[in-house]
Amino acid sequence: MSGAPRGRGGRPALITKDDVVAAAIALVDAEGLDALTMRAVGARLGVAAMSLYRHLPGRDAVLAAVVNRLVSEVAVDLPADAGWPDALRAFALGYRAMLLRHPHAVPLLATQPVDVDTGMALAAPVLDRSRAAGIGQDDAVTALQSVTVFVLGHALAQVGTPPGAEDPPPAAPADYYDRWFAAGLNAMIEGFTRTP
Amino acid sequence: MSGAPRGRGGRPALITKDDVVAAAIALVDAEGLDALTMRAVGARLGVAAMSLYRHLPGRDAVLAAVVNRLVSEVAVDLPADAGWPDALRAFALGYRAMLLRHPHAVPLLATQPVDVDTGMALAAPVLDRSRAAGIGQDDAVTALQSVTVFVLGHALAQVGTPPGAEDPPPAAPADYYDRWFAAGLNAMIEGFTRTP
DNA sequence: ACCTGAACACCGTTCAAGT
DNA sequence: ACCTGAACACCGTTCAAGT
Repeated sequence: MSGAPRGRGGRPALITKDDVVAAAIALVDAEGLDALTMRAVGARLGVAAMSLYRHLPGRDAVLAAVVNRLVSEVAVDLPADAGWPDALRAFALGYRAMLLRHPHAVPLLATQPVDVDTGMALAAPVLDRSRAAGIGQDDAVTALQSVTVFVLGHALAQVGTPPGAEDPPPAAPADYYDRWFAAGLNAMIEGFTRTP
Repeated sequence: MSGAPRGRGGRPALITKDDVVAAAIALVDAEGLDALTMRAVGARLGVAAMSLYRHLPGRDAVLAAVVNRLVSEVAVDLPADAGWPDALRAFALGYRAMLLRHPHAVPLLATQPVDVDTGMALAAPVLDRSRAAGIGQDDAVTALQSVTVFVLGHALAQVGTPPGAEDPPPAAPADYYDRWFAAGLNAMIEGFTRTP
């Protein structure tokens, strides 16, 4: 929130919590999850590793902050006239776009819980569309969470195999994952929104 | 495969690769993923950590072997008269049962690739049912993979929040995750198998 | 062949000390 | 208040040496 030192008097701060989170994300994007060490984050900020502990209680807190920062970066393109199925789809696309922008962070996002507030802020506009469509709130939440875990699981599969392998199956087309994603998402949305 | 020492002559082996994998799984189940260190696995087998390197090239190889061992443990209850939707469902239930039997290993299974052979052995009987139903093989694989990533993503969400938190929402019923899982799986299977 | 202790280059984190 | 170097208790892994 505040970029400037907060305490009255005392030595002015060289870094803020936001600086630490930003450096951590840059490090993960550039060099992968294993490169995210306290020493490396400190070095990137021109500061000793121990200084970070003045702003965050430890490495776990850095990971949690990274996850919440990335989730709040998700942009859901929700046209005013979007119905409930369209809202689910827009949410899935926005979430997936963020994940593919930060491939090395996907295992982290799959593993670390998201703050309730951050999750709510993201879900609320989507759930609004379900209310307009007369869907029960519990059913809407179930559908949205199901779509979320599908998106996460799919992204894990896509970014999973490290680049150092000869794994890309001989004839896998470039849009293999895009087509698979579209098929799975369509099936799930149809299943949730079609009235039987 | 072989439980006895293989080389001719030389000192008889105290442990085998299978012993290492079994000890690693027992350790993860009992104490969590962080407890899976080379030193701890060695200790559990009454052997120095360095001995493990005679049987597996390193820690990464242990993790890969754990994943493949757990996946081959999946039991799919596939009645002879099961149709394609039933086969998808049986696969999902069997996979999920394995994941919930090893909650601490779920992040590993979500993150490490599965050997092609292990995956094929598990998928083949299920895909046979799609052929009998006249489904194109590509579509069948897409559906099966989509179900798989949903199952994995859902399990991650279920086992994700560590036990040390006050996170369980006040009124979450005991079967919250079971109901959510059933709803998501039903939607996906319906979407994939209903002829439009 | 297989196992081992000592050693190396890392971690996260604590602590007492500096400004 | 904030930052720091030294130190501690861990890691995975290499190596030379034992049997």
